[in-house]
Amino acid sequence: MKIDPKNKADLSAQIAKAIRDAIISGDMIVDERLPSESELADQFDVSRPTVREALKRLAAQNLIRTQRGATGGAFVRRLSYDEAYAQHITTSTLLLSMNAVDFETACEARFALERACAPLSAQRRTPDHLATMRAEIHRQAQPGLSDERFCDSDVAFHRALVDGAGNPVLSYQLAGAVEAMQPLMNMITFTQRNRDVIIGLHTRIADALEMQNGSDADAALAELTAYTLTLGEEAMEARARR
Amino acid sequence: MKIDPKNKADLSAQIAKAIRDAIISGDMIVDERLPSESELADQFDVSRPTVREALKRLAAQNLIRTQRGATGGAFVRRLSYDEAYAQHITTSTLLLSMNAVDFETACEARFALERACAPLSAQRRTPDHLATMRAEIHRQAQPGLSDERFCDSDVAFHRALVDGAGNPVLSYQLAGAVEAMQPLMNMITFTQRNRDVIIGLHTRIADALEMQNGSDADAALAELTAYTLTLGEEAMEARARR
DNA sequence: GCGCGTTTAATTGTCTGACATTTTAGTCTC
DNA sequence: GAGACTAAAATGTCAGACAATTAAACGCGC
Repeated sequence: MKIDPKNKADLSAQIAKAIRDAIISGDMIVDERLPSESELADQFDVSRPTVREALKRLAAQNLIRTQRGATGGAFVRRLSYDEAYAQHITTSTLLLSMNAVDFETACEARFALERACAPLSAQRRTPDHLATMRAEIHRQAQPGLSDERFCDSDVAFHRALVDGAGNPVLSYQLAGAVEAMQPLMNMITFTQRNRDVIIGLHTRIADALEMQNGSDADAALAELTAYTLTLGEEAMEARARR
Repeated sequence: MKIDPKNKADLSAQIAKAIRDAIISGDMIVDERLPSESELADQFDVSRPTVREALKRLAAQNLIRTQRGATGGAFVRRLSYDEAYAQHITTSTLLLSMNAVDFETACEARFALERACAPLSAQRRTPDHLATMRAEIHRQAQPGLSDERFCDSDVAFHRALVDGAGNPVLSYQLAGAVEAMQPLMNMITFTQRNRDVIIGLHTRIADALEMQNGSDADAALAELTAYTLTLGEEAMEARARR
């Protein structure tokens, strides 16, 4: 765990990188205690505030946790599933919104991945998943529902579909694709006619999963893909005209 | 952008959260300059080092960049595709390694997602992608190749497959699933017989993509999934016996 | 010897003040 | 008017100090 003493720029970044590498490479195991801030300051030959800034960088990435008191210090942290999930969504959302990925690309990716889950979900979905999907379909049919709430419910429906596959890694990876699309979906105005079509397809998907019919679920998802793409195009055109 | 003055704990974390929310919600746009550290310190009524720690947290997440000098300061940063890609791989790898996801789950997720790319890749793969795949197949057949290098080549082959779909969002999401599996794959000892089978399937996949035959590529991927699962099981058993 | 309260030491969290470094903008001179 | 110089503003770093927190060590009575 060394740093380049000649390069005076970004000392705290260098220190953070050195420690991060030690953690990622497995040199430091979960719950292992890092040296105290003063010790690190001595090791790297910098001041304590500089070490602190480095540690904050690692804390921001959920790589370490700190604890005050006599037996306190910085500890290598086990990255929890929920944190990784949240982090993935944040990163994906920022990537899509800041890099202006076009709707078509994001939509294609999302549905391609979802269709990968459909056969597994048809096999393994529990009654819980089906109940969630039915509940969300019901919510989507409520009159006077705002576009934003409709999108929320749409995401919840699809999350249930994905979770139905019973594979947390799949759910984790999909979260980025599904949730990150929400800002893009929110630009669409859903007419009652649009909603009816979507709700119809959602119902077909839920029915197919209940019957454990993977290929029918896949077909309905394919239709939903095409329909969502059409809606997206219209919204983009309307936006361009404005 | 306010913080709770009563809660004295984790001031820097609170400040970081306040600023992060402002960025994510879109209140601050790309390249917008944040107030200077002294100004932020006044605003939040804390000292400059505390503000600095908060800014370091944001810098660690690639949300801001800082620039020294008269017109310097902290600026909202455009998250680049490459950074998001790298970040996603890091998070996914840590999640898989630290949470001891079993091989079967990770493998299933990886190949399910890859199969989602196959039809698109069959349509759109360029000669470049095909050339990369052929080159990696050739590399995999080289005698005396270490297991680790074989895995590297395997990942490169599959990355070419995924990239062939021509959808950066898809490539981004898949990266987490494919690359993060590498540590798990590295626990497998590939005999010559194993390699021959895998190379055969890779060749079938490359052939299918070259012929733009998506369903054949899918079928080969399905076989590869099953075969990899078998190898993984054997490796896990060998590991357990040891 | 044992249980309980107290002290004490170690560690992080924060503050104050200072200086170094970097970059730009303005100013002054020729 | 062009170029060199200077000043200012901002981040980067440092030193030292104190507060807050926590757990272990200690001492005391029983």
